[in-house]
Amino acid sequence: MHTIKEIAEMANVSRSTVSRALNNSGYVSEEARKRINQVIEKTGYVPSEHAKSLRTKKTKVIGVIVPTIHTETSGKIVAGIDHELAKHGYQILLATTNLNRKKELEYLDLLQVRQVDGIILLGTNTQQQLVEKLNTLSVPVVVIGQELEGIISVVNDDEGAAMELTSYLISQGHTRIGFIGVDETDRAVGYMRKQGYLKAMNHHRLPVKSEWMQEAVFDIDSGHDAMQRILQQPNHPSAVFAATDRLAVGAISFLKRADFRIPTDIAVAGIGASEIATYIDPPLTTVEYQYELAGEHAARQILSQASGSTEVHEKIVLDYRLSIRDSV
Amino acid sequence: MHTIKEIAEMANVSRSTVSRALNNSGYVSEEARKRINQVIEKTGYVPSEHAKSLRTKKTKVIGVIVPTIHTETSGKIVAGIDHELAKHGYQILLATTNLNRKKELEYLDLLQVRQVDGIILLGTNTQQQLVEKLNTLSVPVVVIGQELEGIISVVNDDEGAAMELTSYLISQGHTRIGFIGVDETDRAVGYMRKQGYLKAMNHHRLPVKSEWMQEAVFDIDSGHDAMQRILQQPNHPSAVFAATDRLAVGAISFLKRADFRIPTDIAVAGIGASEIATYIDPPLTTVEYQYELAGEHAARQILSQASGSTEVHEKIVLDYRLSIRDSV
DNA sequence: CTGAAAGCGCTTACAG
DNA sequence: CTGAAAGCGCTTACAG
Repeated sequence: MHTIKEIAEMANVSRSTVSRALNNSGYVSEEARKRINQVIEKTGYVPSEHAKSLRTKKTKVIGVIVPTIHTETSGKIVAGIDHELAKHGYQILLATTNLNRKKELEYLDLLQVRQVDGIILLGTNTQQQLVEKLNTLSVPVVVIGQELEGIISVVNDDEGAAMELTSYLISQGHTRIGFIGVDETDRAVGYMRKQGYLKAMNHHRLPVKSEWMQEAVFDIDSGHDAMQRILQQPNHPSAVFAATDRLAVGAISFLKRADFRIPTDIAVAGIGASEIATYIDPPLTTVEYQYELAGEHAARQILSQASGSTEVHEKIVLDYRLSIRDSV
Repeated sequence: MHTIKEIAEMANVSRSTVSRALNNSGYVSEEARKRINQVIEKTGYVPSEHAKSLRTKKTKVIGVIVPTIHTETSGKIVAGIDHELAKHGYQILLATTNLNRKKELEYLDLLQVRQVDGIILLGTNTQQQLVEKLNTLSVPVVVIGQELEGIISVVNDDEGAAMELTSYLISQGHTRIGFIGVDETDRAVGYMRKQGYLKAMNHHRLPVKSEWMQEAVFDIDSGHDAMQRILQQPNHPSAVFAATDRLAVGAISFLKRADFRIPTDIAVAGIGASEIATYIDPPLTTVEYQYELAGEHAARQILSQASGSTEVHEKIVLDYRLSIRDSV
């Protein structure tokens, strides 16, 4: 690894001149520039990012905090972020919380210490402590998936999507509709989607039975078990709306095991348009969210904040699209 | 953001002493330590990682280069890496090549410039230029998925897995077996898996017809199209081995669309044990690879190299397990 | 157009 | 046990 000092000596100029040539700032004579470029070419010199960061306070790195990295949703969002950042020469420093809220806070500190130029958080909750911390951060922050007070966010219209999907089930003649949801501290997925379901049911004056509503966690097995609990009730719904595709996949797998026909005996719908939902039998009726786009939007917001632009949206709400397949 | 100088002044000691207290290196009197800790507590001071890195040449960051981030395989591997690194306070700096080989080389430089303590590359090819570059790198490198000369690697036994799977198809009475593979410049997936297939066929003295072997790219649609091409032949195989699960999923989707029964009319098998393979109808017979473990191993190798340990394995070959389901 | 000098925020021999 | 000083590799006014 060469340093700017060595390059300067080899090119017979000062470090200042090399620096100016490197950054195209200030004047550098053609001759000097030529010699410098030759030396750089020959040595393969690249300036140290750390030294640069120390001086300029810029790192061209964006911290990204996700609950998990191996799920389809996170994967798509991170891909979207990366795609947009790469265009501008930025990179991602990754932090995975494994859904541990304490880690979420810790990583926020750690990323700040590493002087990232911005932080994108894939939000899983709206705990007060998080909101406060986020608001005190000195680097730009964008949250994806949750609306947090005072924080720039990119969100899905969870309530709208859930309402529309539930209304679709109703339009197909279902009146007894069950619900598999998640913990409401995840406001977007847990609370808003449930609200959408409840609103649609109320709007159509349909009964909502608490036995038909089960809470699960974010995995396929949990959807399986929730479906089982719903069917243990004496009379069961003719359709079930699961808050996520993975939950719906679990529900379907239980139904098939228990020899229910889908959708004849029980219809199932989810949200997320995961790949697995496309290939499961029967293909799942779901709502398509634009995760990659969410990541791109978030990256753009961070970038414009980092460059001091005022063109920042307080909140971006993404479009969704009902994807009707054979499970309903 | 406070600096060490400010902390030193507030605690009435020198920067040196603060630094020693921070790093538990050298002597610091109890009194001094107490005052320093109080100040740190009060101010929430955290030392700048950049300044530190500039001095120590350590960053506690590992660069990870992947072809894509949103696929299940990459996701699991990165999760495994992250899991192991997090234990030791390291973080991942992510670089996605989108299968662009030029970017692979560029990112290698970029990560080195960013002074990462090590680089993990999820290998997709064995081009000479890459091997050479890797060998000249001054930071520790581990490659996952491909065996490269002179480079520490964590690999699957691709040939063995393919042989075993093909032999299983044969044991089920199949003699006309087709193959859907990928470009052989991906030596592990393209070449080794094909070799395993060919060896098993030869070993059982079964004919291999070139019309039954199709090349695809890494996605579901491509598997779909390859299956279609295979069936355009006058007489077709009774089983098809696809080099990856996603290819197999595509093949199945074509077969279903064309009203073939699986496995009665045609059996299908893949490699990878992807989640989608579990839930597709019929569930796919496949080979289970341990992607998360691969990531963990790679991280451990990088960490021990970075800490100058000599306990480094030149090559780790992971175990696999045949996962027999209903598609054969 | 160019270079000397200061400074970014740390750590680490070294001298005391 | 402690502090002054040098140095890591850059950039950026400033003076010429």
